[in-house]
Amino acid sequence: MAMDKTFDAKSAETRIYDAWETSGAFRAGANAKPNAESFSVVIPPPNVTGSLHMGHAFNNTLQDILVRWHRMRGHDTLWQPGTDHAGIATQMVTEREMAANGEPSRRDMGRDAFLERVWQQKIKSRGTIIGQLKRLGASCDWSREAFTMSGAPNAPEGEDGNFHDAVIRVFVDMYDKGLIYRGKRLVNWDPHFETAISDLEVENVETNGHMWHFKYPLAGGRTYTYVEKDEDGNVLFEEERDYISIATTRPETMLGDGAVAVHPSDERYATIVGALCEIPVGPKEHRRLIPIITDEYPDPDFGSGAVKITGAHDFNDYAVAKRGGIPCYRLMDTSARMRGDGAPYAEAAEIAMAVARGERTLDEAETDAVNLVPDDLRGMDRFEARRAVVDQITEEGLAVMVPGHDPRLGKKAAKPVAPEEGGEARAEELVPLVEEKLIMQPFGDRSKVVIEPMLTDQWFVDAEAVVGPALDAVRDGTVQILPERDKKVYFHWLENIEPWCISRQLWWGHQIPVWYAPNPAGGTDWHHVCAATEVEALEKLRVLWGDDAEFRVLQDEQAALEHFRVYLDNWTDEGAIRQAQGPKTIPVFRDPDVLDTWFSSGLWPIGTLGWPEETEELKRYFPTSVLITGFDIIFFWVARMMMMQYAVVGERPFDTVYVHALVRDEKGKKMSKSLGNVLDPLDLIEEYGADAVRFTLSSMAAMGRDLKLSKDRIAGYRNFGTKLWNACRFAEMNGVFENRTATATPPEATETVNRWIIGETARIRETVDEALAAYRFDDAANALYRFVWGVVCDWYVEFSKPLFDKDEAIVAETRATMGWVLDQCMVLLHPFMPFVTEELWDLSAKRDGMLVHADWPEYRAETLVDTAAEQEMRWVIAVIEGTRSARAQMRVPVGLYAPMLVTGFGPDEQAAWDRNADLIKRLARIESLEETESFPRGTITIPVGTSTFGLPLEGLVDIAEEIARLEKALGKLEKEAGGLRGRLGNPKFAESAPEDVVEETKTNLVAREEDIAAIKAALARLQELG
RNA sequence: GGGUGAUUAGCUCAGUGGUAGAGCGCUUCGUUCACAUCGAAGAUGUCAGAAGUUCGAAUCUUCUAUCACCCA
Repeated sequence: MAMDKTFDAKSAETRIYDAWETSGAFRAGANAKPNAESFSVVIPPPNVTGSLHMGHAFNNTLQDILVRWHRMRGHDTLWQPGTDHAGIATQMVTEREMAANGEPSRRDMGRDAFLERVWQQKIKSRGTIIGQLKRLGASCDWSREAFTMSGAPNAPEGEDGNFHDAVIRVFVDMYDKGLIYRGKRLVNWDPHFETAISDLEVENVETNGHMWHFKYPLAGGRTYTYVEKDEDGNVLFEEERDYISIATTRPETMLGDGAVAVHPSDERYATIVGALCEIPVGPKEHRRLIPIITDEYPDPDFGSGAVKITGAHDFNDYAVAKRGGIPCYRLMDTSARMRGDGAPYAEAAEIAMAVARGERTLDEAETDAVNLVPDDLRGMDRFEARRAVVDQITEEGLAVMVPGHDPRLGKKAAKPVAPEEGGEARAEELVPLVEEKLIMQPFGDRSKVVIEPMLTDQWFVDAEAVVGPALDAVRDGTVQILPERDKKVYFHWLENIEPWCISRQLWWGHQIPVWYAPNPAGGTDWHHVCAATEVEALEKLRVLWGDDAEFRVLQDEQAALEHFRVYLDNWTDEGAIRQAQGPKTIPVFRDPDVLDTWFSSGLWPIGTLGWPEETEELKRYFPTSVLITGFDIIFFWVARMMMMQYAVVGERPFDTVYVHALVRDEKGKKMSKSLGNVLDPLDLIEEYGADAVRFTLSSMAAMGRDLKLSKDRIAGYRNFGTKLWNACRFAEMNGVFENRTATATPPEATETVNRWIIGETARIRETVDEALAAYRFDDAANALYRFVWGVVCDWYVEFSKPLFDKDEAIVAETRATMGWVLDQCMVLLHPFMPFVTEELWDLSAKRDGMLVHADWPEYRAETLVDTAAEQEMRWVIAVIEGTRSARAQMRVPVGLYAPMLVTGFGPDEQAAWDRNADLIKRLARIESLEETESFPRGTITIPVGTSTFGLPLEGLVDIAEEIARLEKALGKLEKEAGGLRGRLGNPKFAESAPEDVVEETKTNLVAREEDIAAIKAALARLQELG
């Protein structure tokens, strides 16, 4: 059965993958030698509802290369797969699909029913990305597929596992150690999903915005002299003011201002620091006064140098407010509409005024209860409110006014009009100063709505307390980050770590294991206990409330409050009712929030291996060997895994992190759906085969460099697979695979050609191993490409052709050698191109097992390279290339077999010629060789080493053209020789350069000079004749 | 504004101090039985610019320019 002309990737890939999988080839420990060292990799879990994009394809190709390589080397190998529950994304996908199907909304169906619905979605989606990873050839141990929510209380049949237990246990442990706490902090709030999100899930995008300038009048009509000076202290501008000028891009937040801050060094405002000024919005009769304070934050050179401080709605302001004891008044509700709750504005403003005058203080909860949104703006969307605020201030005349042609107005600025055209009059017309400005605006990366900094109650990990070991491990080299420079990113982030907000106001996720009950000691706040289960939580509460207490676990806080209402006739205030002498049945409810997805995926290395159980896998495979991941989740994931494994099990999660770059389109643009430049890896696999896609990605995986992907490149590597295929087809036609006993040990060869290729093979094996050990995937792939195509196919296959016509012993030896060399190609290429190599492996011999479990070779160049054979073949190749080149340039007809002459033939050359005459003649199209003293007229000369070959082609050769050809060659040689001579002529070179470099330079120069002499001789002869 | 990186053939990129490279593209030629998803031959470079270190710099240092990304 003759082989087809090409490899049919489409039909073969699934068949081969199935064979691997059904044979258990990817199982943990498969193909491991006894007592082998272990090699383990956890997959960066893709979103369960996601689908494979180019980044995944790249990431998983690299992992698969390493995993297959180690598995073939007989290491105890595990590639642990799984998916991530991806809280916000999965909830979004599910809700979107529910809406499309006309199903009831999340809120209509309620939490339990919704969760059931999301699980359905998870089960339905899961297959997509897993199937796609299989298409790519990923050799994960699928029998161990993990999920970050496996074993959750509401998980359906078949979704068991203990990841949930691990997550909850870690939360409880960390809580008990004081590493997790609850608090009111400013967080990024996504008004669409109505949840906190991490600052890493916020995209800052430069957008067209405005900067409004407003006057905050000083209290009691106070005035001061406002002076601006230049660097030398000369007065540039001076006027009497009764206000301080403030610029803002978000006027609606003025309602929550707690102060105006100026830099302590700012002389312009020094006299009014400590004074009160008025927020120029809201009902005139209740207008609030706020203090002017100093803080390092305001930049005196930016705007007016004075900044309004709205602690509850801006991160910088929040820091200033904390430093200065300025109250933070929350203005918006969870959907970022202006608050509609609480007491009327007049009352709220009165309280705030008392605070500003220092007459009273508020605790956190009291502050949060104060709604400073004026009655007419309550319930309004934040952007509508912005317009309303601007209008009200402008109407009242408190906007900073400038001439209509002020350049700060941007496009709106009127062109100054010449006086004769009425310009003088126009100049007097003042308009509000509203600058058009590009401003950085935060958007939710999922919801795409503007993120609102919001003061809310959240759970936090005290990251600062657990970051130490994570930093030390990388500093002292316990954990290696590649490429090195990504360490900086890692350090920078961890050294400036902020508390990690881990609560999310979602339903899909690990519900926080905290229960609330009234505090037996009284007070307005719920008392909370943290426990792994409800039963344990109630036990803890019982300790507080006494053995006779009865608890009723209610659905939420609302229900718990309702409970009181039923029991108490004269329900007046929350504080009073939560007393020990209250109702006998104590209402309890669980924290409705879920954990940040990264909290659970941070436990991925131990969680997938069965922790907290002391499993066999945990012993064998933890810490894992390598983590391969994209640079975009160094903070998200790598840093968190480091912190969490150290915090939980006191051990590094992995030895090495290989951080890879981004796959871009061929123009270097980031692939994005909105740009429409996304290359779908599945389409590419469909078109070119998985091997070609994989090889392309590997060959471009230069460490730390983005790769720009083009289809041409993939097609080129598809052709590479075909090339190998056809080399095997040639072998098959020449009986290489007939009745064959394939052997892993290199054959004993006597023929120079065979001895040479065996040595070359040994070299490439070392190159590939070295490259892979250094994570130089591109070096490994490119070296293999050059070897298989450039050495095996271009030269060895050609050299072998005459050998197949020789006697039986030589044919047998050549068959054995070619069989072995091709086997080595398959073995070494297998991690990169698993499908075509597995197929060839099967076609080329009867084997004991599949290639996926073949032994990776360990032979060394040191023992297999035959220097003499190598030199001889180099000489042969030089003769062939020189002849071919001369012939092509002189337009000698391709098919013409020409007689060849040679001068200066030494005994070594003679011997080399004799041994290789057949193949040189065949490949250079030479009829015969004859030694001579001088060449006849019209001979093309080809210098090779000490001898010069000549093709006497009288009549076929244009003398002038031959002269031109030789002169060109001469020019090149002389330039090279000149450089070498210059170097050797410099005494300092001989002194300072290493000896082998000097030697090499000398040898090179001699070789050049030999060629130069030969060419000069030929030229002299031609010129004589011409 | 801070940080990181890049700038090498027409394009995409390798190249950590010692003769400037690869793939793709381009030109010419070629259907002899491994392969036209091929073969042979060929052209194309102020290694962004400037200064420095060195016997020697694409490579190390400094500055400049341009671009990209990350963070604020």
